[in-house]
Amino acid sequence: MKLHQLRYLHEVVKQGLNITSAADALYTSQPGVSKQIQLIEEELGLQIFKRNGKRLTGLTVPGQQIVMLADKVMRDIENIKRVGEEFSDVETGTLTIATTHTQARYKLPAAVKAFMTNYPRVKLNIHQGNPSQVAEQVESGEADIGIATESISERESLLCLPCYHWNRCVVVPHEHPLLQGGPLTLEKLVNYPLITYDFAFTGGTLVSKTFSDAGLTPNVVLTAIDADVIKTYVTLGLGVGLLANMAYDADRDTHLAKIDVDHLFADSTTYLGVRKDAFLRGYMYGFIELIAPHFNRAAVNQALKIAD
Amino acid sequence: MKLHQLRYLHEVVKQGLNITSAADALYTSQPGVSKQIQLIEEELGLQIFKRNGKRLTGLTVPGQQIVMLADKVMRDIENIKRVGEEFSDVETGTLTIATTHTQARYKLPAAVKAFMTNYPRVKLNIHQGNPSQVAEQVESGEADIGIATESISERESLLCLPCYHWNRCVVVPHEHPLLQGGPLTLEKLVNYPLITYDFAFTGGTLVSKTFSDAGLTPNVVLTAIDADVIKTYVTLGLGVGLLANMAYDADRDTHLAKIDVDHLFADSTTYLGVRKDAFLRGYMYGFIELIAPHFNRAAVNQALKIAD
DNA sequence: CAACGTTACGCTCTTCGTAAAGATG
DNA sequence: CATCTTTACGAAGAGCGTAACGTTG
Repeated sequence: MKLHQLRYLHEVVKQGLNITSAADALYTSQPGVSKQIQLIEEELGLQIFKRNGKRLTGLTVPGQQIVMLADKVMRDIENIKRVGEEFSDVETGTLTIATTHTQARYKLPAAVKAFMTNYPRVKLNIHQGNPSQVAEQVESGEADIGIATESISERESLLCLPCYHWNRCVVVPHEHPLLQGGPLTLEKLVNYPLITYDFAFTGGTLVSKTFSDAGLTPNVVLTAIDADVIKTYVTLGLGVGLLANMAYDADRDTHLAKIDVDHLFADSTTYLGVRKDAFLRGYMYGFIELIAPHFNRAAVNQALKIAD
Repeated sequence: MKLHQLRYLHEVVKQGLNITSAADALYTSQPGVSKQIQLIEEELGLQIFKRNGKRLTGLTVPGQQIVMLADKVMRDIENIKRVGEEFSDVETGTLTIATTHTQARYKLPAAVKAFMTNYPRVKLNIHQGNPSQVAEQVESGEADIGIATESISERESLLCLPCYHWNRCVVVPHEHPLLQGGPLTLEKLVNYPLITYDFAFTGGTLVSKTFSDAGLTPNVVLTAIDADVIKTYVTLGLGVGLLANMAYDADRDTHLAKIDVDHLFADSTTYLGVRKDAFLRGYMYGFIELIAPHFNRAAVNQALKIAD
């Protein structure tokens, strides 16, 4: 058995059982991939893929287990390489952060700036996506660290560290009726068209739960992944914006008024997630500490150990 | 990076940093191993081994982590092969049990006989050793299943399932003074030379703790790993035997008298241990169920899942 | 017939084993 | 000087890419 064969296997599955595109992704020839798949099936004495004639149509039962194990092997190989990089050249490498727009735009800039100063030779990537995409990227190893509020803390394979708490605010154009008539209530809010994050109402998240617990159905007219987009449409008078407190900038958003809603929604916690089985480079610990100063290297290691 | 290189690495460490004996163990040439070690060190850009000139004297800090990960990879490769064997030929394979003499001699025979009938094409090995050797063999993958009372349940990497409870008995020659004068007490027992298992007094096990809690020091004159050896010396009048209840056979041990000591020592539990990260062959589930009927395949899988 | 997978074949690069040389204690 | 590791080199083998062929929908 060869590591190459496991890598090929992984890529074929990842590419939706398409050998040709797997070969492309691996920068090698298609017959080579085909051959190696055959060889490993022969060595193991079973079919990993279900086939219809020559087409791959699915994974067999043992195939599923083998692919799972192959993935595990490849993550560990990845970890070995990282150990190598870590010790041969401590300050060089790549850090990929997966996060949501709000975090990337309003919370990370300070940490990123400090990080780039501290580790000038580390290449930094920021992947943006909705919370479940963030979690998936960390799980699959595409990203080293994920930062998000929803869903990341539900993944078994991830260690999640609480970073900070935050709440939401409502933004409206100046002279909007909601600015008068005393404190805002959920009942008042549902009378107006709502513009908010597109994932705020998927899968029983805190916002949707708050409304439904109160027996109310908000009128969500527009959703976006992006606080700036939401604010833009609010400015155009298309509705009332509901977004993270930190996304309102009094200096810049002069054409919008902010209404606190801390009393309507419970605080949310933003988590930072890493794979439990990943080897963390020194600078990754550095980044984590920049975002969540209470998690220094020792604290993270302890959490990893306990979670293991 | 090649799987071969990781295997070589593992074996060199296992052979006490001796490349020559590693090469022997791997049935390959010594320069080949040497070369591959160099290659992987070069690829990772660091030294895995500390060297004094040409001699290997230890592992570097990154080396330790790399060896750890390499071991993990090799276990998963092993699991992949097992999946292959399991599905290509369900009833063929090897089962290696590590256990103590007492279990092998008095508890396993029934299960082993049934197993060999149910799975005639599976080759069965029984490794004997003291409880910590049993645990080590399972941890290292030399044995698939370990059965022992002490120490096996303390290993982090093993899943331990309780099999059955048992207690001890004292055996003496007929007409021994202990047979008269009412129920046996610890105080009486320490007046006589004691012959028992060699691991019964290592590392705070139940027997030694019972004596020390009572403020007594038994006079252990002879220890053995083997109940039959203990009984032999008791027959010779060299002392009083303390051994597992099941090791006394009224039909065969006619020259020895048995005294129950259930009231002196707490029950012990015999555990069955498997690696948490091992893929279990179908017949392994079968063997487990033969020994511990309450652990059928589903129950074991559930325990593995929870432990994970 | 377009997309995809397999077979065939020659080329290159890697690995392995033997033999010999260099270090270590 | 016995043990152990590294270097050197020729032979065997494995993987890769191109080209051609066979299937599937």
